[in-house]
Amino acid sequence: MSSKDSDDKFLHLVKDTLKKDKQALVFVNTKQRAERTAEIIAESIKESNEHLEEVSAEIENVLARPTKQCKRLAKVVKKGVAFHHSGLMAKQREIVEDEFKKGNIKIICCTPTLAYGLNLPAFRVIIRDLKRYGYRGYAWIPTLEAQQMFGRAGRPEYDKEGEAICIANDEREAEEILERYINGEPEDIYSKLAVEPVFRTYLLSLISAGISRTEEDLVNFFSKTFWAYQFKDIGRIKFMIGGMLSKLKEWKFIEYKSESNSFTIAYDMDDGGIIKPTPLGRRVAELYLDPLTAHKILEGLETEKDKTEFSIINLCTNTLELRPYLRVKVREYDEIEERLIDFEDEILYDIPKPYDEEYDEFLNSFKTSLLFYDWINEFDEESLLEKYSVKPGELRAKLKILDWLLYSCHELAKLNGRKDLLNLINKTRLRVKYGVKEELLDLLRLKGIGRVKARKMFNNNIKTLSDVRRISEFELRKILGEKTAKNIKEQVTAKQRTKERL
DNA sequence: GGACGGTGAAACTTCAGGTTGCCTC
DNA sequence: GAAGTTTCACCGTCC
Repeated sequence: MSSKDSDDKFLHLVKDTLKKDKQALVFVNTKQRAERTAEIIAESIKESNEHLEEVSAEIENVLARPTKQCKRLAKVVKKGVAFHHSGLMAKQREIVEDEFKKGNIKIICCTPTLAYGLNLPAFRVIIRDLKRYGYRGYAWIPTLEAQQMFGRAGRPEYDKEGEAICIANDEREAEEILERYINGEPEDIYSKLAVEPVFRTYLLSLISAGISRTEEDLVNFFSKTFWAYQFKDIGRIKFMIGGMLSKLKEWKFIEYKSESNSFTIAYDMDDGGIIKPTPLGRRVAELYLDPLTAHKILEGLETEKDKTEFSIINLCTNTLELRPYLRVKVREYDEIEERLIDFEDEILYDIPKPYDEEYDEFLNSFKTSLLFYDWINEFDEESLLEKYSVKPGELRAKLKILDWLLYSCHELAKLNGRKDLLNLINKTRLRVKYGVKEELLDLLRLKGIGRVKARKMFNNNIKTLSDVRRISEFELRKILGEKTAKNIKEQVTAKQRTKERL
């Protein structure tokens, strides 16, 4: 079958679903393809309706300035078709899901996002791509995942049955699919506890919550987990616990109270007895931070170097929590390295050498910091997305994680006696939250004012809240439109009144 | 002769996703 | 593996 043929057959399948007045989920292997496929389907549909037009408008205007992606989604939604992947804004995802549940959107083209978690059943599930690029190259997706997708077919409350359809490109592929996904067994599930960062975090939180007070307690606890059941080798688990404890101690997150204890420490013979969290360690556990991340942040803050907003952002970005980083593309390599020269002095940890194995990953994290840095310097969102080839939803997701890390950074600095840095960290956090230069922070205290409107006001010489108080609502309307002008005028007078009362 | 622009084929790149953590400045 | 993007040779046109 040629690809044109398979396109036609696929489109026929979709049309057939619509003719039956049913809904379908279409699974594909990339975000780009989800968008393209949705467009192809939408182009073949003529009719729209008033409700869909409204939904489309709502989707388009989720951001102050609609991005290309917003417009693309809004356009297909008019035809009752949508795409769905991690790059969408949360609000848009929510709308698409709701409208699908209500039956207004008939077809969703999506990446595997929709196979998990969310309960969005459809009469028909069409799996267009069963191969995907991953760490093993272009390969078959796991059986477990395909079956997860099949499971979306059939809505208990509406249909007696559901259909899951896989698309094969030829006879041989069809056989392979049958073998692999229909007759095949799903893969075994492995415990995630064995992964170092998870293990570290758990260990510290057990100690911090007072659940485990000795190394023996810890061994007992871990030996009852699914991990131990699978792993079987208790001796090795003991060894791993011992090793990790000495790291946590070295990082000053735990301490040993030397009391008599018959239990022998498997790893660190010098210490025995009760394990207690330090105040710092307890806070790390409360913040749900990976102890290694916390340690790296603390170490960075203690360096002699002068610290800037970039330093703080970069320090928080170079952590596990913000992975996966943006990837430095082949073409960008030189440019990113050049920018590294400009920022070298603001980086608070050792930069790997170009021949080091970690160098590429370091550059990726550096590029990710640059995205954040451009964001707080008010780069226009659309060009930022273009420049870093990142989608609006991904940018928001990353910013949210960075916000949490900056808060954590603030807490760690406070506990570690670095009051001198708190101002800088706080300011950085605010700038990241709103994506603005420092000069706009005052205006952003107003509700309904984001980076775009605040910049507009500032450029019109309204720079502070007292400027807002002074200017007439009439003048303000010219800049911000009627609704916003009225709204913020009310806010400043209300603020004034509470002040007077005090 | 040389600058410029259009064209298309070849070469090169890129490619899913992820729960909650905190506090409200 | 497939789709999108960039590069580059080639050709025609105009000054």
